[in-house]
Amino acid sequence: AFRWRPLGDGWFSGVLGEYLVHIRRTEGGVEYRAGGADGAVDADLSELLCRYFRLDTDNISAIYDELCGDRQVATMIWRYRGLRLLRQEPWECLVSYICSANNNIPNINAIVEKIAETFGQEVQLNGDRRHTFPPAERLVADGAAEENLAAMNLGLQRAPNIIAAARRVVSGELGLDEMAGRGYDYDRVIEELKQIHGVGYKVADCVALFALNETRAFPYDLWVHRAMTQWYDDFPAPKRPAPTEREHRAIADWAAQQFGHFAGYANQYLFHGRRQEEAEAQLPFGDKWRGKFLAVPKEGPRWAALAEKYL
DNA sequence: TCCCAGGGTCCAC
DNA sequence: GTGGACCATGGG
Repeated sequence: AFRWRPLGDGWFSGVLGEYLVHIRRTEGGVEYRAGGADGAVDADLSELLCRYFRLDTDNISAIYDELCGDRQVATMIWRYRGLRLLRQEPWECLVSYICSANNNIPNINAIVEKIAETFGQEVQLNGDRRHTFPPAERLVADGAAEENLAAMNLGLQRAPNIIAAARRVVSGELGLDEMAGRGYDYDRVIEELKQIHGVGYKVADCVALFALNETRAFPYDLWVHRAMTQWYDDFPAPKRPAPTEREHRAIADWAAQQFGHFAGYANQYLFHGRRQEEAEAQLPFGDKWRGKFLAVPKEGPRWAALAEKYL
């Protein structure tokens, strides 16, 4: 997800649907505040948050039990226990990952935020001002909206691809919300998503996994490619980081065989583990580490000082 | 100045 | 079906 910002002191700021949410962990739970167009609102978001964090359907202990048969994933679960898949909003997720192609995470964050700022509704909370993510209808409401989006220098045909996707959503040709329900198996979801210009296997897998309840999807990006080729001898590695259709099939089958129905959870632990390993390798506390720091630090005063300064 | 980023499309073989 | 060029932008 590309719209969470650290606020310090353990708090994070994000926009969920109509609400600006501030949330942080407490002992044995979380605490949160919500804001709307006119500032703080006294709304019970427990249902929304349970949905978003997949607390409603995914029994994390059962998932761990199933995945810990794999030694590498077991190690990552031990290190990063608590890392969860989210259930994001399909439209925002689709647009975000259309923007992710051949792009880096900070820049994707900036692009998605910019789209929200330009077309979304302002929501605020305790001086924090953010914007809701615009529905597809908003982006094709008039010619001006399309021109504005096209003028935002998103690069790589992203703007026209987003507009084209929005048109298909508005026309009903692309029923993203229906695809999250029954009647769609994994193969059909991927097939439908790939009809969209700018959506290949990787983007389709991300949307399927992060928004459409397809927990067996196994998005294959650069970091997962590095993880799999380095950590698994019997993995059917593609020649290039971007698999062909045949290779994608082989990878999906292997992942289903190796990890089962929750392959997507294994994917995220491997993704995070490989990125984290890279980040820590760059951390001999010189000047070079700045900006390479990718996740929550270890314990210790030195780490705490770094976190205080840069997170 | 060069390289890389949570890839995808197009087109010649 | 596959391998390559090309895509556009920002940061290191």
